[in-house]
Amino acid sequence: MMKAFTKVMKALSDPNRVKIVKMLQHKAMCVCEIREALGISQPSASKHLRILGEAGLVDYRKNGLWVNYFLTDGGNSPYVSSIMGNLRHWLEDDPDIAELIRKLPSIRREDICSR
Amino acid sequence: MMKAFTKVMKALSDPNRVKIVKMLQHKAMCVCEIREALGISQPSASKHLRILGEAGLVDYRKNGLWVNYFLTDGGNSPYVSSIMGNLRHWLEDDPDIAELIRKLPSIRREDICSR
DNA sequence: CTACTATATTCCAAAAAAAGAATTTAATGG
DNA sequence: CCATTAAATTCTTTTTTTGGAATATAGTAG
Repeated sequence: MMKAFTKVMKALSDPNRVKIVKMLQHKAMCVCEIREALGISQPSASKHLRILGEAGLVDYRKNGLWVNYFLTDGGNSPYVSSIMGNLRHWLEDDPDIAELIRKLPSIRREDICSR
Repeated sequence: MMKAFTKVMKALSDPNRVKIVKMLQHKAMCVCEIREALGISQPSASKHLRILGEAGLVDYRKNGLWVNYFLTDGGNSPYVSSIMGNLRHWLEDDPDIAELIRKLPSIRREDICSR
């Protein structure tokens, strides 16, 4: 209850995790794409995704070696569904977010992985 | 922008701070009342209030030696007004919150301070 | 089975957050 | 000015969080 709420708040209290959420609003992404987009290490990206997952904000589906992360609909949590709804328009004007979304199309796993 | 948002999220990622917000929904409170209600030290209460204040969730008005803290209407922040609106009904059923609110009337500065 | 690769986990160091004791500040009353 | 008191700040310790290097896991291809 309280814990579920603070978990969502904590998940969204880190800029990189908020950026991940904003990117996932545009397309499902694998870890290496997220890692590349944010300029962080692979373990770091992986851990951020775990925190977002445990808060109920994202889920994933495995596809071969890739793991596709996507936003949940927040179906079973009023906190998640409300905040995620708002986050669809919040921060759209943030310069970092705007830049991140702008270059999103150029970040494709085929170009990034296997290196 | 991003920073303002994560500040609000971080402010609400701590259970004691969420409890403070829930209490302030019922009445404005001074530091010693909050300290007593949560069973924490005076400096700790004071610091939590500062964090809530810097996030734009609470404000205060001095009244003699007392400092009365109250919730803002979140007027200049969409994040604050939205979340604070939701928090009026969220967590009402949380056992800790319910208990805290139940004993709120018995916490009065006249009985607490000057000790 | 072996080689390869995307992701997860472990481990460790650095940074940030939290808590209380002690101190300082600010408002009041004499 | 002095004493008193509520709250803020400082200081220090403990805990939590973050980030990356190294390692382990799991899926795929041969």
